[in-house]
Amino acid sequence: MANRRCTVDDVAKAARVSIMTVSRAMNAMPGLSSETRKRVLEAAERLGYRPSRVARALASRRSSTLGIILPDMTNPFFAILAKAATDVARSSGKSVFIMNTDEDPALELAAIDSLHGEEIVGVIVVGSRLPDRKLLEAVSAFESAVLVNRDCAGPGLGSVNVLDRVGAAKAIEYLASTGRRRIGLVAGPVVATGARRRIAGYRDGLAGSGIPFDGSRVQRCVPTIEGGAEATRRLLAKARDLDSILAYNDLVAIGVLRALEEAGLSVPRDIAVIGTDDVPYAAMVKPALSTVRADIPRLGADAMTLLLALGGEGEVADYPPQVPQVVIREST
Amino acid sequence: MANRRCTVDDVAKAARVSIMTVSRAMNAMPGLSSETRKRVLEAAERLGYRPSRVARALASRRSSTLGIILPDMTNPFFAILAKAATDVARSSGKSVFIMNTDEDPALELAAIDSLHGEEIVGVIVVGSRLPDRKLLEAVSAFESAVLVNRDCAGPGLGSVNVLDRVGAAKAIEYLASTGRRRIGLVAGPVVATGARRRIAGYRDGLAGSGIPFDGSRVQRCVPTIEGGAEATRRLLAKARDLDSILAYNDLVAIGVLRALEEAGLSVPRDIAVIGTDDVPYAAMVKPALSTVRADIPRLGADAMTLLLALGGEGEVADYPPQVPQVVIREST
DNA sequence: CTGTTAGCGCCTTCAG
DNA sequence: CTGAAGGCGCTAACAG
Repeated sequence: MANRRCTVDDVAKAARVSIMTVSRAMNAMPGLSSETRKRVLEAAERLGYRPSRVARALASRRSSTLGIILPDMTNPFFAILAKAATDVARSSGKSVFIMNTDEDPALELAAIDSLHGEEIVGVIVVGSRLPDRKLLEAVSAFESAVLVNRDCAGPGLGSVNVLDRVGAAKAIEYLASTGRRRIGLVAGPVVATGARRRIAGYRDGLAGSGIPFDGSRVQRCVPTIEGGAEATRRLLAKARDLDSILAYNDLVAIGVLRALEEAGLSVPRDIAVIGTDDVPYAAMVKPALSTVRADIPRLGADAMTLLLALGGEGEVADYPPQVPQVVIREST
Repeated sequence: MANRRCTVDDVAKAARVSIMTVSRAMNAMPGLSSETRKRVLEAAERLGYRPSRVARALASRRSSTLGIILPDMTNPFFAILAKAATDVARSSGKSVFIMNTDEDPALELAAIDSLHGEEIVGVIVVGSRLPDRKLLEAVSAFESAVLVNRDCAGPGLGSVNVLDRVGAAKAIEYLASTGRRRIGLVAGPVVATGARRRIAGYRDGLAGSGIPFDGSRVQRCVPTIEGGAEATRRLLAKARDLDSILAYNDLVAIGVLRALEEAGLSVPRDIAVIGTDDVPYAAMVKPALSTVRADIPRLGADAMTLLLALGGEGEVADYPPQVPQVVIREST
């Protein structure tokens, strides 16, 4: 259905200038009489000229496309983050590839790899499931990169974080303050930094409340609703006496709620539940989920702003990690 | 942080062949002794060569990247659809740009436009908010395109649909069968084809149940949780006697639920509510949402398969529109 | 079976 | 202020 696209040459001919002049006009470069510039722009407009980003990227060796790699765009946390990030990118005239890894390290590596072929200048990796060495190696081929929620640094490598450890500790301390002592943790996938942080925060909170740590109260899980439900069933089997549960994220917490209901347990009477992130649905389930809130859009916007800055667009500022806040609703 | 990338020339030198041979080997083209092919592939592997998709796109005048344009990736319906579509694309070695339009026709046009510059071959437009003429014009510049949930056709233009009108009619008839007669509709954004289809289905259902149509029971809305809540408040103000509501989608339905709760109305006792789509959260809210289910992943996969087929990869099959099914839960 | 010659559409470098 | 040459990394079309 398409017909031949219009190129610089066409515009140059129409405006009776050289292609160089067209290029300069299109890129708003200095050194052009405003008269010629206007003539060129008009010709371009008239012909419906759209510069080929592909050719531009090849010739200038710097594309204007970026990448975001995330475990699962179907998870509202990642969707909201990615949207905020792409909004920032768009206002800088960049396009972005969003790639899902399905929580699979091999796919993650493949995704990063495939981005190399795109002549991409920068990439944001959210919640990487790769071991440090592999991640750093994969990411080092880009001009710039930003890691979200991942503790590892490198040259030209930015990072943006939520203090999940602090958040988890706060949640545990809150639970303890309401008299809960037998607190379980549905921890998420242990390959995720976020899971390790929450486990650490869980122990911090326990210690701070004078409650001994008991490994049988911790259960890893796939970070989905179903994963949360399943982990809860298993947790209930090995630790029957729990009076509360902290969940890896809100999706998992919803799964916890479901499993508890199936088991005939009442929330929060029998067991209190607290999630993490505060996605929009957290407030809508019954009982409304107490949770540890992070500012997800800001996280995404910060990540992209940093990436752009590392790529030379704007000042490289410091983005202090977010301190999550406990939000109390009905589930605790 | 990046160092110079390895090109065909490097591989050619290392394998002691011409760059053409490298190209042929990398693209698995016929006409190469398996011996040279092996040698080239090994050299490429050893050097960590990754072909530049950009250069390839420019030289061959057909990129391997596609686009998906959707109103809001933060809406689970679109997120799930896009994920399914990108999964299909990935298994064909394509990358995809996902662009949000924020429900804004102007942004939608800009998004489609910006895709032109990417030398993109095909695009999927989901739930376009553009008038037919503009949409067709914008989309006609691509080699192939697929419209999801949009009634308009053109040469080389595919489409994949859910029979929203039938779904809405089914919902109304179900409601009527349970004795509800004063049925409201929170209709969504009227610029969306989906909204018009649901209004038509609403009237069909009313007619089929012998209930007269009453315009004051229909309220348009922004298709978000908040939009649904707000529309419901307005609807309640002008039609106080409603005994049930059909919502544009599940997000809107959740908003309806919230507004009803605020108004002190009990669901389903005072008012029954039924959503549309059956996103994962529909079953998790309280009361669990009855809804009109569509197979969202299939919709996305079909759209991408069709797009690929239109682009010459595989047979162009027919994707019959989906007939949605009413799922009864607690809200009716 | 393999190599050579031309570009793809644009930007960079250097001349005018 | 403007233009002419050259090349980005790859593939198409021919040769050999």
